[in-house]
Amino acid sequence: MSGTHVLDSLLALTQVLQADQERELDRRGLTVPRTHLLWVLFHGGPATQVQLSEALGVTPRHITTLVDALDATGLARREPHPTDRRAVLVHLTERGTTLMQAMDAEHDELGAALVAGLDPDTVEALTRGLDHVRGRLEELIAAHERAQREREDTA
Amino acid sequence: MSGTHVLDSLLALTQVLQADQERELDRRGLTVPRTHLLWVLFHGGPATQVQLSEALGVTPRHITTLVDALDATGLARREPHPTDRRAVLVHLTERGTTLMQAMDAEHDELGAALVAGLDPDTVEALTRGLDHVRGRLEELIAAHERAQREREDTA
DNA sequence: TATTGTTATACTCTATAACTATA
DNA sequence: TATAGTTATAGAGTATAACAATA
Repeated sequence: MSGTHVLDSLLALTQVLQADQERELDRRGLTVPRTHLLWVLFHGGPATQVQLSEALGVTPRHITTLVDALDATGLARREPHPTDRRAVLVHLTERGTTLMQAMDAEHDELGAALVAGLDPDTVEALTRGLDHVRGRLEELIAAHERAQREREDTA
Repeated sequence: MSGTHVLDSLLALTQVLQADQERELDRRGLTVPRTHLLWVLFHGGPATQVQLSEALGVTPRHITTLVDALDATGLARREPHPTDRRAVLVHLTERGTTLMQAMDAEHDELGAALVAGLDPDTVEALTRGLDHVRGRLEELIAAHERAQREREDTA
């Protein structure tokens, strides 16, 4: 039963965290997928749309739409690929870079603020607990998928 | 710096948890908002659409769409409100009830499986840590909103 | 006059399929 | 022939505004 308590605490926290994130993005006129794309460019440098589609796990078609929106708001731009005339390189504008730097800083501040008032040992234990739970979840998912595949092979 | 680690562990876990949830819902032909609506009916009993819109935090118009979809898949139905002829009461069908019972059981199983291998003290500490972090986050949000309002009042 | 739900319209996320230009 | 990106189309989440029926 205490297992359910951990999961419920986790889901409750997740929900608050997400609502906060959406508010912050909204304030800046951003959406989650658009920000994710900006983040990939910020940490990985200019990329083709196919590369972006792999990084975000969405279709190339959807990347077209996302880049269109980021271009319209002046956060990213397409430029011709230097060697492949079919492709484009998407890169952050100066405004896009500044924005991502600000968001990165906010992320660090939030991380620090969330554990204020906890002693280092507790923080350490919390991180380890979370990683343990994530490991367990990934194992469960893998086992689940294996079972699924075997069922399909039998049928 | 270790604050950021907690936040990052948390976000990583959140992402895996969410991906898993979406896969499970997809397997059953459900979506997150529709499931949320079913959950509200399961735990709160029949409700008018206005009540549902308050519970889910979406517009009454959107509830119309969600209930249409759940009606089409036989999970919920509209019935006339006994005393208010403007309103309808949305209720789960038998299939909807059975589905929610199954999902509730799966939730409990998952909660137990996630902490398998951790000793009770660690589980206890983890729950307390998560609740502490959520409390901190809610304080931060409240303070942020207070500051926002003051800024608006000044302007 | 206020409330319940719906029609009309629009934006965003997301997908598949068909197509163009280039490799 | 395969790959990069776009046009066309569609379903789902979400919103606002205008409107009907009823309170």
